[in-house]
Amino acid sequence: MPTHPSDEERETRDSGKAGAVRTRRKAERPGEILEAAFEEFVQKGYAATRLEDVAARAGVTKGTIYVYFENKEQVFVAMVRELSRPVHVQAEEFAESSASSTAEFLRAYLCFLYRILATDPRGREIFRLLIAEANRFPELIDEHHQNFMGPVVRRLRQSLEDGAERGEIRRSSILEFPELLLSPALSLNISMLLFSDRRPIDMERHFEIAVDLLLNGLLQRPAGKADQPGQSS
Amino acid sequence: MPTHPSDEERETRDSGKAGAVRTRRKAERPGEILEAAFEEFVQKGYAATRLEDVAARAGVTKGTIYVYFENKEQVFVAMVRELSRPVHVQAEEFAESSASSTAEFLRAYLCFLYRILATDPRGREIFRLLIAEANRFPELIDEHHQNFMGPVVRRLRQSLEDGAERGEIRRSSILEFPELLLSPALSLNISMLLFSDRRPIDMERHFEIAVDLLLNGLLQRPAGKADQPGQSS
DNA sequence: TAATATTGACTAACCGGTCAGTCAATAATT
DNA sequence: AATTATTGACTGACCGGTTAGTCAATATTA
Repeated sequence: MPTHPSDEERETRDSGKAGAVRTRRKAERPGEILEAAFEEFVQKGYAATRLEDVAARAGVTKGTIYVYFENKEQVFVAMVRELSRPVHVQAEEFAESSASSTAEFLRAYLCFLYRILATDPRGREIFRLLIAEANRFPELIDEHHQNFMGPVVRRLRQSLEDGAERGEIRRSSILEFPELLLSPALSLNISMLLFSDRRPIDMERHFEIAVDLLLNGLLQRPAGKADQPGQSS
Repeated sequence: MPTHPSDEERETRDSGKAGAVRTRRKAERPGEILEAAFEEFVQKGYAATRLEDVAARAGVTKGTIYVYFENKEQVFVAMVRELSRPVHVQAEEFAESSASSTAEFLRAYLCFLYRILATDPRGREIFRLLIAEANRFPELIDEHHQNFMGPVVRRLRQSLEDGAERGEIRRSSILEFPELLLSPALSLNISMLLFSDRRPIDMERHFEIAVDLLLNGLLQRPAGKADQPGQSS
């Protein structure tokens, strides 16, 4: 054996999963390749990305990519799917752990979505790629809608309806476009995408102000209960 | 010098440009090329666009493009500038014709911006290109901000301040992010970019509802000064 | 040794950019 | 007016470099 196994491989052997190093590599390669693909696609865009660079970043050569993926398009599609999954499960998880009053839930939910849409750099960049390549990969867009946007909007609508039922929220036609509640986060996202880091934005503050704007447009203000946007954490 | 003005020459000299086909072509070529470039870039994205296709669409050959433009990058930059200009002048024009109360002005201004950002397909697509290529053409982004976004935001802020002064609008910290007022339009824009035509949206209605959401968050309720957001920064 | 993962050289096509040359329109000359 | 010279917009063949995708050879492990 002229060459020595890399540290990773040796390490793996110790952890003694039923399979062998080989199968472990085989199992992990796709993920590594997709991770590398993400970074390259983000940096250069779909068309300008060289699969050879992706391979190099993943520590393999171009041929290996074609062992696991059909072609460049499929690498891209698989990458988007792979990196969207965590977002989807996060959203799912959040859905479980919901409770409390409508206003409170809305605030928490919007905060959560802010983090996903605007704060998390990965979410941001995936979003950029989706916008840029929407015409070339419509199926990805539809998936995204089905797995993320759809449920989120449904949840928002439900929440608004509940709130109206309970009298916490004024009845308004916003039920027709609940996604309007996401627009501040989206707007922030776009800003970040445009001015990568040239114009620093206080995202915390942005969120507070957006919530203030939204809630004071939503909450019925009979009197007493003041709806302050103040830091509740 | 015994120059003898022929009829053609006289005509040319008089009307300035009606004469020579040659010079006429020269004057119009760049615009034609940029128009063709716009369509190709929109369809395929920057990297995937072939200058040969641009040329063909403009009815010339590739060489001609290099008579008028330095390289592919400059074609792109010039195209964005060319197609952004009308938007900038429109915005300028609107700025002139402002009057009436704050609430009224805000509504009209937002409607105007809605049209530019979301309704007009060209503005939409330019926006997509900017988002997609923001990292590769930062100077374009800065121009866009300087020529459009900056003035718009300034105008919005001014308008909000005026409104607050007059008591039409509640004082709130939205003055820190007046661009939040644009977020519904932006959100609509993104939706259109993603689902090209697959999910038809009633833009008129969207606008009405967004304005309702925004204004009812902005306008002071006559019922009595319920609350201030108390954010003293 | 058998089975499989990986390599990297190779192909074929593609494309940005160049440039010597063409030709119609104009100007100068007779 | 007729002839010749000049201009310059436009062409299109070409070059050099690049890259998606292939596959026979090699390395690795069981």
